[in-house]
Amino acid sequence: MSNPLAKPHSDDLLTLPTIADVERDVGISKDALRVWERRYGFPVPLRDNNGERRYTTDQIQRLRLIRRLMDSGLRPSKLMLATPEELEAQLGSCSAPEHADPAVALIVTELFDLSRSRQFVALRSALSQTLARQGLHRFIIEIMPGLLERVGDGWLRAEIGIAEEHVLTEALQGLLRSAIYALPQHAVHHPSVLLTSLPEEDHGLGLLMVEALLESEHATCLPLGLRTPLPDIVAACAWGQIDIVAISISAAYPPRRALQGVVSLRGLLPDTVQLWAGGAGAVTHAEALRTLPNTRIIRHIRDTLAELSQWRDSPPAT
Amino acid sequence: MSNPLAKPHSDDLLTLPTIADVERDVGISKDALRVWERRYGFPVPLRDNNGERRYTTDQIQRLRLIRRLMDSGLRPSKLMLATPEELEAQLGSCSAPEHADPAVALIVTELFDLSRSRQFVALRSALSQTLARQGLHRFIIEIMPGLLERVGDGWLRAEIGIAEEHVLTEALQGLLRSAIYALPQHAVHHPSVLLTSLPEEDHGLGLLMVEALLESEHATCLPLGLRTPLPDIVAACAWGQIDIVAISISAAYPPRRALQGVVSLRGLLPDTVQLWAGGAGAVTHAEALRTLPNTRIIRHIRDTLAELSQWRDSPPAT
DNA sequence: CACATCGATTGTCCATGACAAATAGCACAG
DNA sequence: CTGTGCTATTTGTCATGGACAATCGATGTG
Repeated sequence: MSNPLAKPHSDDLLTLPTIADVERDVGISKDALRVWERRYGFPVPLRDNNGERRYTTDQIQRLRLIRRLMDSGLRPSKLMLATPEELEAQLGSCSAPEHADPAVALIVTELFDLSRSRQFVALRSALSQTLARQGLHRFIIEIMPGLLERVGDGWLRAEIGIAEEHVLTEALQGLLRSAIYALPQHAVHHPSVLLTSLPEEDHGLGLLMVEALLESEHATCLPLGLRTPLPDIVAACAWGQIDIVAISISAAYPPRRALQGVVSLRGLLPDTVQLWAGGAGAVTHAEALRTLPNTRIIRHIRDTLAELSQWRDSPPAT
Repeated sequence: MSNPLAKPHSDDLLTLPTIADVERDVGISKDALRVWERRYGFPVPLRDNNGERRYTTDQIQRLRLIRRLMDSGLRPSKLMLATPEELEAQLGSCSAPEHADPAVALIVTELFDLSRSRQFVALRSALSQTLARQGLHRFIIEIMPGLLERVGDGWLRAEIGIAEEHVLTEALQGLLRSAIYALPQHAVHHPSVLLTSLPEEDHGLGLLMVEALLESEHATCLPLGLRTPLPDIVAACAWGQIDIVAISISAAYPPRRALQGVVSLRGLLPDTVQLWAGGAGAVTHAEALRTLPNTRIIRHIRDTLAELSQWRDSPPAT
């Protein structure tokens, strides 16, 4: 409705995000933003009275899209020159298909809307209720992936901000931790699984989901927190009687480092310890990792249980 | 033992941290590091074969000290020109006094040593055991502050890395969340307290401690996660029947913004809602905030319970 | 088909200059 | 002496533009 040719008032300019804001919110470094502008001519932000970059909502939107597509492996040069329509098309082709189960879709939509409209109290109780009604397995395997994907999409389309995403993540974490704690303790608790992420990897929700699933199946979990140096992981295996090491790698993790990290880790671990790699960053390298001995790629959170059964059916000779 | 005049081999050089590493580990921006070097002549790092900055262990150590002292309000210009001895002296004068209770000190030392030596499994069970033995109140009010301070000191002296600190934080969070969940539910649950931090503030452990204390005293808590925009806090009060808003402000939070944030928030909140500000960043401004109506500064986590009693003794007329 | 080679791509680093926000120091009124 | 307002200094971030190493992708060879 607004005239795209009209220059914004200077008041408007000052409310627009600076380069530091974009770095934080979209996750692209200041250096990269400046060099893209120089090389590809996008994004060319407005300038405030002080000569500093001010990015428009449209540019941010497109940057988010680009960021997302780069995470899924596309090269910047292609993306930078593409029109918004082409970007959308790319997104459609790489995005996961709509969820098959309409009941799940409905629940996901409800939960997402509560996040978006910041009805956090209602959100919390809805989450608890959903967990109770659907059961832990279904909640983790069906609802949560759908919800997280929906949130990712919502972020992309600027329907939801980082603040809302943060609250949702917090709520989910709390819920899962409570659920884990509330699980009945059993005498049998094999295998014992060490859970962590590689250095410089900060996304921990996936690990928590795996932990909850495993604990519910009476495995013993040892969550080491995030960003564990490789030697520490190996050391932990030694004194911890660890059977399996599970690593979470997000899409944003540099692919090269991911591959390298998993291969080195496999080299350092004893042969008797099985290595599981999960998360979008691991799936990308599924082919390359297939040849590693005693290593499994968890393509989807739901495969966790299958892998667990498989391990139990044929445990390694010790 | 090693000759301080000997130049390091180029192999050694490549293992030293780059400017990006220092930015991440110490928390000082690349721009700031370069401008300090230019202006104050510290730190002047080595250069690798590629001409890029490589910081020595000593420099990092001193930078951590400087960072810490700056957090407690000292000016960079003074710190940059001071000798290491002078820095240490400054630290001694601003650091909190040793803990009075030797039993607590002993426990803290034990837990810290487990963190430092990366015996994470033992750490976890020691934490649970300590909580069970000491009780929730004593654990949160005595043990945790001592332990967190010890870890801060340990980081400063490079006895402990960010990875270890991360694991400890994770463990404490999990423990507190479990403890909160395990608390018996009571029918009486007043007041209801909204907990969060200001935008761009990321330290959430203090909030969790407050939440646990309050829940244990049958208050109702609504943790909003971190970095909540002020309008959202106000909105949440409206539909949440909130009696008290509790804000956590860490030492690293820019003092100016902290003061401004609390004052604006007080202005936006209804008079019937009490405002609590806690954390090192709030204590700094205790004087300035004293004049605000219906606002309390939580100087130490232990004051939480006293404030709660006080609120209950004289609830505001509604 | 596996593997080495060679441009093209791409993010980070460097140096330096500039400036606005934050802070300290100081003068002055009550 | 206390509070208040004004300069002067301090200090972190931003801008520009050049350079380069790591990575990618394609092409050629055993």
